[in-house]
Amino acid sequence: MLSLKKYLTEGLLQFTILLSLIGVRVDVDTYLTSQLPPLREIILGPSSAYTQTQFHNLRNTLDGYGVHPKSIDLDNYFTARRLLSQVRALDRFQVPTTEVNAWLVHRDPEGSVSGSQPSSGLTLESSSGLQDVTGPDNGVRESETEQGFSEDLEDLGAVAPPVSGDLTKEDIDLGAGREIFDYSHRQKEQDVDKDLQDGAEQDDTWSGEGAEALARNLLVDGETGESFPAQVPGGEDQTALSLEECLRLLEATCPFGENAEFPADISSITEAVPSESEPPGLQNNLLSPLLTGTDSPFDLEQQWQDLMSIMEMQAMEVNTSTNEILYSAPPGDPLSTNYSLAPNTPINQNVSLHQASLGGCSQDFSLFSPEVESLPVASGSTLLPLVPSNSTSLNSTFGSTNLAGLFFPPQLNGTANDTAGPELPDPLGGLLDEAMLDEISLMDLAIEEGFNPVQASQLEEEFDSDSGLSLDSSHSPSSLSSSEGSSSSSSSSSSSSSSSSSSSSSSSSSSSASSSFSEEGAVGYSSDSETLDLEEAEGAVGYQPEYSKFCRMSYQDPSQLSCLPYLEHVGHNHTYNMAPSALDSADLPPPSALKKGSKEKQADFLDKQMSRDEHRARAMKIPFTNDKIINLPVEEFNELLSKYQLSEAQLSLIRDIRRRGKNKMAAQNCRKRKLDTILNLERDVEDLQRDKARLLREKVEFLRSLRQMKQKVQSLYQEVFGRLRDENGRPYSPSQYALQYAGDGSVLLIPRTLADQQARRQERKPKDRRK
DNA sequence: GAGTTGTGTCATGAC
DNA sequence: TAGTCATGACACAAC
Repeated sequence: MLSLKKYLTEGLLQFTILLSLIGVRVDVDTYLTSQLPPLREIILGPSSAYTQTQFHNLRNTLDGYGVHPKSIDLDNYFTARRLLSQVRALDRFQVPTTEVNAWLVHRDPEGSVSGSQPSSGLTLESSSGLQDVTGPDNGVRESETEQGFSEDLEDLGAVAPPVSGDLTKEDIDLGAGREIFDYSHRQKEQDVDKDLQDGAEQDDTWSGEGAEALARNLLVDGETGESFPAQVPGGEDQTALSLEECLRLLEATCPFGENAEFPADISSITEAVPSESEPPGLQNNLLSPLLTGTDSPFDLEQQWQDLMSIMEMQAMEVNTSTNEILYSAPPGDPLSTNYSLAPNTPINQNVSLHQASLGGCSQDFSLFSPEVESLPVASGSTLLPLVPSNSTSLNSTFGSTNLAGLFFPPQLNGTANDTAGPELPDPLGGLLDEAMLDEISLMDLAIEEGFNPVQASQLEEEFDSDSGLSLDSSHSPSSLSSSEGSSSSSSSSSSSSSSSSSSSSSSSSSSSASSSFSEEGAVGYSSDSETLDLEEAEGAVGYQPEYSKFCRMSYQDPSQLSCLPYLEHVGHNHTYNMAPSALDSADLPPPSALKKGSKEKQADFLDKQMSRDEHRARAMKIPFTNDKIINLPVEEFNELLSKYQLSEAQLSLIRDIRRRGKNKMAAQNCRKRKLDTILNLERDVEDLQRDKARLLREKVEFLRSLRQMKQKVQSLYQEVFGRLRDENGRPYSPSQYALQYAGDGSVLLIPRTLADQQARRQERKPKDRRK
């Protein structure tokens, strides 16, 4: 007894650790709670005995978390539990977050976890059916017949193919219980399941109606319906888990697709079952794009390792390069969210502590497309469909897929007495290759094109920086207009965007200019800090494009510059990268110098700063300022012209000044817009590159999860197939038989030759579609 | 002295 | 149709 306890406890722990390592959630509580009195008794001591369990007894206990108190087959039990757990994990498309999961195994006081388990377990009773197919001459099984197959079976009262009904001679005893094929029986069990699911106490699993139904099952011959005293004809296989049992486990524990409709057709699932006689190429065809075909595990593993290495490199790059930036960024920084990596933290070091609770199979989404093409079974084939009464089956999740091809790497496939089959091309190989290429390209992009989170963040900082180009307009139109408006209003070179404002500003500036300057060519500003008291003699020219240019481009505070006409000598502003303070100190001459200057010097200075048009206007004795000429509205401008008797030359010059002035401002605006466009495009490119990197990471994670699922499915196939027994209790040879997953959700054991034919047929379909 | 950059100007088309 | 705006192209000056 002590050794048994040790066996159980150690086994549980190892099993739990193993499952946790492969990402399967498991609740050890279920082994210890009252759901499982026998085990508890075993562990705790009293009344159980370790006797070899008859298979059909065990079968009905697995799903209900029950083992008969006096017939506990621990191996089968744990095997079934493992299958159950793995299957439950299958319907979760887990995107591995590369976490280190620490499982806290504890006893759930409320049994909340186990509350979901009896339901799933009990659904086993109504889940699957089995049909024997051995010969190639049993006709085509159509979807209609498949759908009504359970009824047919019920009518027949025995296992028989829906069409031929003559399989009794060739039936393969898979250990399938008759209840599998008995629709009404399954209905009853389903009712029991529903009752139990609706909140029935789990402890009553074995004592309630369901238990009675199960007991009835045990007394009926699986194939003929003949009653027998709970003794399986093939009694030597008592320790073996039947195909039916496994498939019921599969179906019952994977509620995905409960509402799913089965595709009408069957797709072979047998391709990848190792076949000694088949050439490698023949087995690849029926595999779905997702799960078909398996590379040699080494190749796949190698690809995966390569891919992961690339990802790690990328992660390292991100980590190392973004330490300073990403984590100095304020919360909400898009970069921080995009590259949510802790400094110096590898991607896969998130540690989470999970409660070891076994959730139900309610899962997130189904991996596989439900639309699967029908694959009519070749005429004459005899099938052994395992027809579930409900639609919850692997098929709803995996589609019509060649389970063998998907599940079995040739090396892994297998029962002991079969050699490995040919290697199959891994459908993931292409994806992996593509992902790898994408990753590589991403790396290249990061290296060559500066696609780098660091640079991106730096660029964003540049965008936000005041030290760069005069990008006041690069962020928002509001900022643009505000800065521009301030500069233009202060500079009397108003923006062309608002004629009214420009008109007012020009009039005010011109008035100030006319009041402040006495000499021609004076700029249109008034400054209290200066002693300029120039009288406007012949009509000062108030247009100061240079000044407006400077104010716009220097990105300085307009309030500081609006009264500094002497800065107009800065014809080109090449100080974009200089801080405003530097600009102030560098460009502003000492005020004392101005005060020292005489009026003449100042006049010369201002004269030098006049534009060509201003000189021309002064030479032509134009009686009003260029500012007015340029910025007045057409009506006011014409009105102004009418007030003066102007020669044709003067009028022509005025019109040219106006045209050039407007064009000049238009050119400035145009350039500014162009620059803004370029900057915005650059920012968009950065955003897109970040999105691309994120999507690539997600893709890799999905592929990783897919691979894990594939491995689990492979192992499940191996488990199921390896436990199939014929009427003599001998295992089936993978070289002769294969499991095929039908479109209606049933699982068939078919001859390999037939599976190969279907594989070829299905291989042609995608090609035809492409054509 | 050549290249770069900012600016002004012209020509042109669109509205 | 004239006025205005946008923009490409060119010239020029400053760096």
